Amino acid sequence: MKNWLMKSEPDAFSIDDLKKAGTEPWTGVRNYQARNFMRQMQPGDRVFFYHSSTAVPGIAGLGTVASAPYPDPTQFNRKSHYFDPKATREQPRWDMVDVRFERKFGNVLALSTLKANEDRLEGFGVLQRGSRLSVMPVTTAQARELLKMAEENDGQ
DNA sequence: GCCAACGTTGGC
DNA sequence: GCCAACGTTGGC
Repeated sequence: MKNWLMKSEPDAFSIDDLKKAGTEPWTGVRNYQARNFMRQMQPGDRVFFYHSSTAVPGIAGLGTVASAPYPDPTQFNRKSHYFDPKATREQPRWDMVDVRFERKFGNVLALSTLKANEDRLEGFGVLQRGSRLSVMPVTTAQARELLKMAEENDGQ
């Protein structure tokens, strides 16, 4: 099982929205590096759900990859904001997975907390300079620390 | 709203 | 292939 971090702006789609939806198709990723990571995903992989562009950015909870990668249908939809005129059904450009809600942290594991514990998270993507990727791999060691930090952060 | 960092586009 | 211009991301 691999671990991943996926970003979302909570104004657009939050951990609460994922909880309500149960499972959500993760449409709209239009960055090749992020797409390539999604292509490596397998059902059962763990997802750290990150809230970006918000008052308290950070990891809000956990999800699970709930499908194999498949073509993002919004790339074919002229009316979609994510329409890509260069994509065809024969040769899709953009892939995605479904993500299922797992649990919401009691408290958001804030970016400021992650930064304060940088020594426990060597090489963690979110803390790398200039990192803007919306989908990133998380190592097993980082995942273990993040889960521990989430527990500490929730006062357990 | 600002701005640094980065990706993409397109002229040459 | 270079690189300026432009667009986007995302913290602050």
